[in-house]
Amino acid sequence: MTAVEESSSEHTGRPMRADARRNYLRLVDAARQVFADQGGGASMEAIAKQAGVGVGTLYRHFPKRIDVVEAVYRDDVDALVGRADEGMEAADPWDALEGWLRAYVAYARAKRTFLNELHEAFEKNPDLKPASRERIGAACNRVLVRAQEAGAARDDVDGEDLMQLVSPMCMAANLTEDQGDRLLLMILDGLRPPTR
Amino acid sequence: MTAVEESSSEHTGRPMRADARRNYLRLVDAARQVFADQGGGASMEAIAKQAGVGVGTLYRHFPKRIDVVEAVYRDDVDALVGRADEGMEAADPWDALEGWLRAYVAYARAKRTFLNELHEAFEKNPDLKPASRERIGAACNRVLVRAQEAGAARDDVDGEDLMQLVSPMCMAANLTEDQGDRLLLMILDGLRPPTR
DNA sequence: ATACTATACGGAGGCGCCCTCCGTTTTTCA
DNA sequence: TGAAAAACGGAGGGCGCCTCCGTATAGTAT
Repeated sequence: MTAVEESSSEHTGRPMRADARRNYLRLVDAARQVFADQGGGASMEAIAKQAGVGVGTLYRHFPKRIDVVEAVYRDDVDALVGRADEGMEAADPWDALEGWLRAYVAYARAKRTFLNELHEAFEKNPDLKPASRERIGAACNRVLVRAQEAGAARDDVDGEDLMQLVSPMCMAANLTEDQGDRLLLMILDGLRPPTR
Repeated sequence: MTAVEESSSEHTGRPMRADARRNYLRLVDAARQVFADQGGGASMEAIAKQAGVGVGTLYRHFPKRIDVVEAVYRDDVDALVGRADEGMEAADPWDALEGWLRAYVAYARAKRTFLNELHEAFEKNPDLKPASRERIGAACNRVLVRAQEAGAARDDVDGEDLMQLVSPMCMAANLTEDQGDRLLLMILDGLRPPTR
């Protein structure tokens, strides 16, 4: 259940008007794009412009700058968790696992472009970080267990282990894009069942 | 050798003029004070005012806001390391150790008031953090070894161990002042040589 | 002691950014 | 279809970073 899917106003419980809902979605996408292009310091004006709305509209949906950051982050986490669930219906469990881990690396890379701002959001809302970590860990576990049950992945690691390995790798300050990709390939090879 | 003690202009190598030197020191102290009072988001104007100088003077010494943050941090680290060296001449090795650890806790508390800004400084200047950690670790070790040689401290831990214990404790987001003090007392008791 | 120069000071003001306010527009519903 | 409710847009207030340049002062040569 994501923030928008509720589609209800803060206090009334009434559904959002269609234009408001459309603009909300546009704004979150615009913000993600602008943060990726210009970094976490991008201006509110730039985000509104990218979304094709006025700043007033932006501030109607997100009263403070930090609220935009939080919304983008929540949406990223939702997408990542959602991707795991899609993967559960995919034909090949191993491909699903590989695909999800690639998605995780992309997610982590995007996060790094506005890490400072995110840090503030975590400070303001202490539950946000652990709750997200928990959801992501569980998603990872679902995909991994399915691959393990199909005999496609070694079964002496669990989702927590895997996140413990991949997450810090992605966060390292000096990780290049190529390096991340190569390390992921190595991790994937290590994840296959040992041939003996 | 601290930044000011060189007392020389960036390129000329000539010594700083007396008023410039005086204002530099005032500005660093003022910035530390203002960050402590108002948090890391304090304005440049507030810092200049606290130092009793114009903003122009502030910017002459520190071209960018981040340079002020870095200067305060460097000064804090210098003071902390300097305190260790003073402790080496103190009468009682245990008191020196205890005093230094208290100074470390105070240093860490001060750091937390402008952690976000400091994080940026570390990003901009990747050597700063490891170099400082190294200096502080070495200082800790000097004080600790002296206490150990005097038989005042248990000798199955080293300076690195101690920092590894105290540093994360201080950084924890929800540490209260009292809690920090109580935990330090406990650590100090644990540091005494085991009675057997 | 004095005059001269290099250096430093101060603060008004430019610019950009966050956010508010309110007149205008759009959606919703009877 | 018409009126009320909801949302939109963007000008502008206020603040914060930083620049610029006229003024003041420390250092130096005579």
